[in-house]
Amino acid sequence: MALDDRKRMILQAIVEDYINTAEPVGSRNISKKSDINLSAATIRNEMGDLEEMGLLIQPHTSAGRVPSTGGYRLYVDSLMEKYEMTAAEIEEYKLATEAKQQELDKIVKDVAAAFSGITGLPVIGVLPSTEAGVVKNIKLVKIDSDTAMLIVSDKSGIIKNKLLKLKHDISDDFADQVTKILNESLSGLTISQINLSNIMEVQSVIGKNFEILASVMELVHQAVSEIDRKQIFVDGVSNIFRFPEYTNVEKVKELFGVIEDKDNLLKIITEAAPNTQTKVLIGDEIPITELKNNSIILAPYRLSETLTGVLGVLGPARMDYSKVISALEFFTQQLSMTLSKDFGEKKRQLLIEKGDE
Amino acid sequence: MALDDRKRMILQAIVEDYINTAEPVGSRNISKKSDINLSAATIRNEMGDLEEMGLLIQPHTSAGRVPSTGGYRLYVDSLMEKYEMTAAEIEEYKLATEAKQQELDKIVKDVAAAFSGITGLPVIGVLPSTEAGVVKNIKLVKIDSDTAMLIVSDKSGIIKNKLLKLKHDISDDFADQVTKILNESLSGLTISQINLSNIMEVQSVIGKNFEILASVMELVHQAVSEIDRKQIFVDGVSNIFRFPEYTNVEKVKELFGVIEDKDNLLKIITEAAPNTQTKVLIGDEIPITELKNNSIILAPYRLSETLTGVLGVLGPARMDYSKVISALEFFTQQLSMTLSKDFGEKKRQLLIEKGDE
DNA sequence: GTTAGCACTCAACAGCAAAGAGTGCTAATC
DNA sequence: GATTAGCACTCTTTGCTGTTGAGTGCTAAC
Repeated sequence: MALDDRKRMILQAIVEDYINTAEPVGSRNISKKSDINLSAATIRNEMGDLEEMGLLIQPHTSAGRVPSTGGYRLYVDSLMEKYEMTAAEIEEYKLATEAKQQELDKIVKDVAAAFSGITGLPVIGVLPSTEAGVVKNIKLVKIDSDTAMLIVSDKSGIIKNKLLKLKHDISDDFADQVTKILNESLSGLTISQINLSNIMEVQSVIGKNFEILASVMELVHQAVSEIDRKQIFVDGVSNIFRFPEYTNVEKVKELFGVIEDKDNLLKIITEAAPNTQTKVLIGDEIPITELKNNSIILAPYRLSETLTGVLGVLGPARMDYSKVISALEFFTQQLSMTLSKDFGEKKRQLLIEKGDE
Repeated sequence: MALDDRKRMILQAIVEDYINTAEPVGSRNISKKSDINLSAATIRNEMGDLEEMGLLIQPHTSAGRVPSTGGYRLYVDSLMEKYEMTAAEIEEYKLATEAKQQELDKIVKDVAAAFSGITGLPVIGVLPSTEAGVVKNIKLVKIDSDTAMLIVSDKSGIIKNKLLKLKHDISDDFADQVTKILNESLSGLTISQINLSNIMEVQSVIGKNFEILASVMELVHQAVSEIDRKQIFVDGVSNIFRFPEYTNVEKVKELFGVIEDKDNLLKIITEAAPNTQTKVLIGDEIPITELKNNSIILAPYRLSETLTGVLGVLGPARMDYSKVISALEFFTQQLSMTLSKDFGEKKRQLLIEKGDE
């Protein structure tokens, strides 16, 4: 059966009506729409066809129709119109994405929280894995007789730090010395390239204080590998209470179960995560059965060529894709601008050069 | 009316039955208990009396009775027996409270998460406000051309750090110099005593680079005041789904509303927070109307004489007070031991000395 | 090809009766 | 005088029933 323009138009009307009302859509309802001049009976025939094509689902005989995953997919891919943000929205979003913090993690989390507030949906964020970061500077700072801090900064401006519990007391000078050696041999490597063997190599450079150095280096290695860890966070979850699909506690519980299993969520998101484009996962396209009635929209933000993170939303499949996608892309773009310093400037320059051609 | 032993015994039986079953307790039910040899009719008379005394509530005429806030209060204050932990539990709790992290925040959060897992209840934690901490060491470390890190450690071992976005490039030497000056004039003060004027005083010590120094000091002041901020966190909230009192979404929503209003929660907890003893807030003793059917149990953990934090649980008023209190006290004790280094040692020494008398 | 009309389906809702848990009171019993 | 058996009464819970209404699919007319 062919999907002609009329069918597409009807499908679009059904999806949009369902997004607004959360109620199965009946033929009369669509027939009454000003831009569709067809009787309910005709619409009914078309709806029957659309159901046969797997784009609509009828919850029960005497109910209207609801979009299937396929229906939403078609809508998102080719029916939906791009949402044009109003000037007021742009102003609001700009204000919301202004960084009020210094640290990468906090900037991202702040922006994510603001995004959740604006869309009224739970948000998911993945902080850039630093493994791809290129070490610019490593510093070991003595703090206390048994404590030191390792500070690693990368080319794109990420700064991570980690406390080390020392087994021996060290002097400030010793820390400076270690700092110098670490920098000489590790800067320029990506963080994932730093492993115990090249840390230990460092060690052989100086012979004295071998034991102490060895234990410090062991700790440095540990710290670096912990710094490397990917992180996922979720915010604004209680937004789901706004939705009629969550008036049942069982559903809420299910969702919380999924959200609390951070490891699995991180795995799914990482696998699905887009490189450049926004990605929409609808219903059972999400490999978590509990989320078969939900959708996830993800978009990347970039700090540099290699360093990227992900921002996204999670909500009922019945969501305002067009508006949410616009907002998400605006937010990730702003976030990239805020976070990528060197990279961002380079890119802007490139754009200008291209514009000059 | 006098509260004789028999009434106390019956009240205890009712509270404990209700804690277990979550169902209003009837007279027959209590009469059947092996240690109470009274007919249902007698129990009924006593229950009538207990209700008149405001210790029990009857949801409706044909239902059993439920403890009132006052009933729980009496139970907690004088009926409940102290729960003796089994050896296996002690073992389990010890394992759960072992610190796997370095940083104060993470240790506390880890222990709190473990506590939530063990009690099956949402936990509340307040990190020690550092304002009472005595500055031991301040360090300004240059990281990048426009970034420096301020690291403040206090006598009891808390280490906090904060990034500063610099307006001028500074040298490592300059940072060292600032570090030296800061230490000379600020160490020994409590963090709350550090204010702009005594930071600025520092500034006048050296005349050169005045402008740069001024802007750095301004940032240092900002960083210190942010370091000072009290923090509250909540974990394991989805545990509430286990309770029949949360089968209604409205209730869940209400609870989430309360939990998400961190500022208010912090205020309430801080006001109620115990100095040394465990504190139990039951039902409408909590100044948040939405929590009138809940209880909060709080216990302090200590890093030093002045530095304390709070760990607690939040759950339905119908909770196993005896067991939860035992566990909470064990957890906060372990946490204090882990966190208080100097203080802990001193205290232990004192105990030993006293033991020698 | 489109539409009016109509029989049919099914969830949702209100009303009602029966069941069951528990009470308070009275009168008998220890 | 305290305790208890017995009984009428109350009120929620549950299950059943009929009604309503939204929506469909099909047929026949336009």
